[in-house]
Amino acid sequence: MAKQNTVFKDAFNRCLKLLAETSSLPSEPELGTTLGVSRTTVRAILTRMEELQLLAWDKRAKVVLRQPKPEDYYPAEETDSLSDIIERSFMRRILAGGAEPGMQINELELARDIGTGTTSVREFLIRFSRFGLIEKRPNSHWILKGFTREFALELTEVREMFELRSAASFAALAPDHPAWADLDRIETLHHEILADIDNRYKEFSELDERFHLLVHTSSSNRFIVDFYDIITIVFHYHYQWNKTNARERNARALEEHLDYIAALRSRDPARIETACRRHLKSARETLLQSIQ
Amino acid sequence: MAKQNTVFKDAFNRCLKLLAETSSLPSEPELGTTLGVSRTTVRAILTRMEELQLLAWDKRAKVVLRQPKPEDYYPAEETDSLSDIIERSFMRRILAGGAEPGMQINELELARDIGTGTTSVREFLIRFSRFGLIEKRPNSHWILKGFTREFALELTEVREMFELRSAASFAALAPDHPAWADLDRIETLHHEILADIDNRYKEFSELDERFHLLVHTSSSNRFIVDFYDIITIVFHYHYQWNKTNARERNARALEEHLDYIAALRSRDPARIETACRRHLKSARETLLQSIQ
DNA sequence: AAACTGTCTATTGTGGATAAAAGACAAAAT
DNA sequence: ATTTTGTCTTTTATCCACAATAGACAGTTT
Repeated sequence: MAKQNTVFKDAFNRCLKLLAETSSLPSEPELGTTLGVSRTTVRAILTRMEELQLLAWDKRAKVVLRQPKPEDYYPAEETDSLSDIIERSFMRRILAGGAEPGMQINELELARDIGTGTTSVREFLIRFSRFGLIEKRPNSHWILKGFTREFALELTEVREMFELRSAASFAALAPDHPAWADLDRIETLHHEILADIDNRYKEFSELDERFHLLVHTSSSNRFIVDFYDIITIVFHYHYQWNKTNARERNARALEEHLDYIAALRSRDPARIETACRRHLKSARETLLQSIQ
Repeated sequence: MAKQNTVFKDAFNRCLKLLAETSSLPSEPELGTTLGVSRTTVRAILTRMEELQLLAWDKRAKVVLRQPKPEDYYPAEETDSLSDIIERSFMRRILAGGAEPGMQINELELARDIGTGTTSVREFLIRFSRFGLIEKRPNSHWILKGFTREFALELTEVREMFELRSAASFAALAPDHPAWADLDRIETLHHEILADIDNRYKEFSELDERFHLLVHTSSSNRFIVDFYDIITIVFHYHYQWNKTNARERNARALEEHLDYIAALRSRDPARIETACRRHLKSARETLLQSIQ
């Protein structure tokens, strides 16, 4: 098959949710904007909804006939984009299956394993190579450099440089800059999670990403912001396989964040630097502990 | 055609030069190591040399029959790898052809223009995207973000952070570290070029890259070293299209380098920082001047 | 007049095919 | 006992084909 229609399936599922809330759907261009897809895909969705007797569709009239049932949705496995599937599969392989540094990575084998074509695997590897975990030998295989202690140290060294600089520039943002409002919302969430930490500590990972990305974004430097992708992916998979003391670690990090946020609000450079350094230091330690 | 045999042609040309200097060629594995290709390619080269009556080849005996003539070589255009061709072609397009920021980049059109398949163009764009000059809209085109003033400022901001840090760590290298010997050689070249600046100022660009890469490498941080690729490509193409006052600019930069090198030797952090900052500042100004 | 729909075209994403290049292994030579 | 060669298999680099998706334009509706 040439291309999976995952964009269609995912948008269809999201459109079902919209449909559940109204008696008629808006115009095709409007739906396209809402769902983030082209009109071609919108029309495919409407056609499918008609087939399923969910909708009576005639030109502008899009009347909802019945509520969607669970079986109307496409299964979640079919809505993942191929690159996500390859990423997950690859990460599992290199993290789970004893990823010896120096190991060779074989495009063909990986493709067979995942059940996909080589082109997609190749493109994934090229994209992934910017994370510094693999390296290409031209006309030959890729080398896994491994998720080693050195990797973590190099990563955190740059992270710390970038985040200190970003935090400093955050303090210089105009008082009416929208980032301050974002910061408020993020702070509120911190308090909410801390208040019910036993049940909600798992929400930390996502909040952590959101907070640090906000800080990095204030640097207005694409290289700094882009670098945060590496942090994100590393921590994302790191949280998935290192769950020891997650509750305690997350509670502590939340407290550190609150201190860091207060420092940002104070706009006092010295205080910001202290709070930022303290938090980054403990983040680094957490990461390092999970490695050896 | 599935794959151009540029590896073979390029290695063949290089092997002709080796052949010109001896009466017999070494073993296949040894040749492979020297030329940086596999035995398969070495054997293809030897076969071709036999056809051209350059060599009498029987197992271990590889007797040179005659000196290579100019027409024995493959033309230079045929030895460039496809990715180099695409890179040059792309850079010419976006630098020469009024590269408006926000312009769309079309894979198919680019491929037709260069006379190649879409896959190779796509892979090039993915690799190139890490330089922050283009950005992908999934399921749609690429956007050219343009070689703008902002780009240059963001690039130099990170460069300065990285280079200051690398320079500081350079001073901490053990006295017997090979980098010091490299530094000696680089310094000597500086003096040689300065002594004959009117004729040799064009050699600066390459020497500049070599010097800064050496400094960056001492950081032992893959992210810092990899980032230098961006600097390299930007300055490489920048030097090609901005040649005003090249002699003066290069002479000044060479002097600054010498000062910077002396500072590194002194191992005095304050002096290093001063020299490094001064040079980076003038490099930034040169780059910015070429933009608007 | 502005927004929407019908229809058509162009481009992207992905699998498959194939030549080039790498590389494995046993037999042969030093 | 290495190193080299002969032979064969595997993998990479690249083109091509085709479905999915985006997008353009004219005609239609409000």
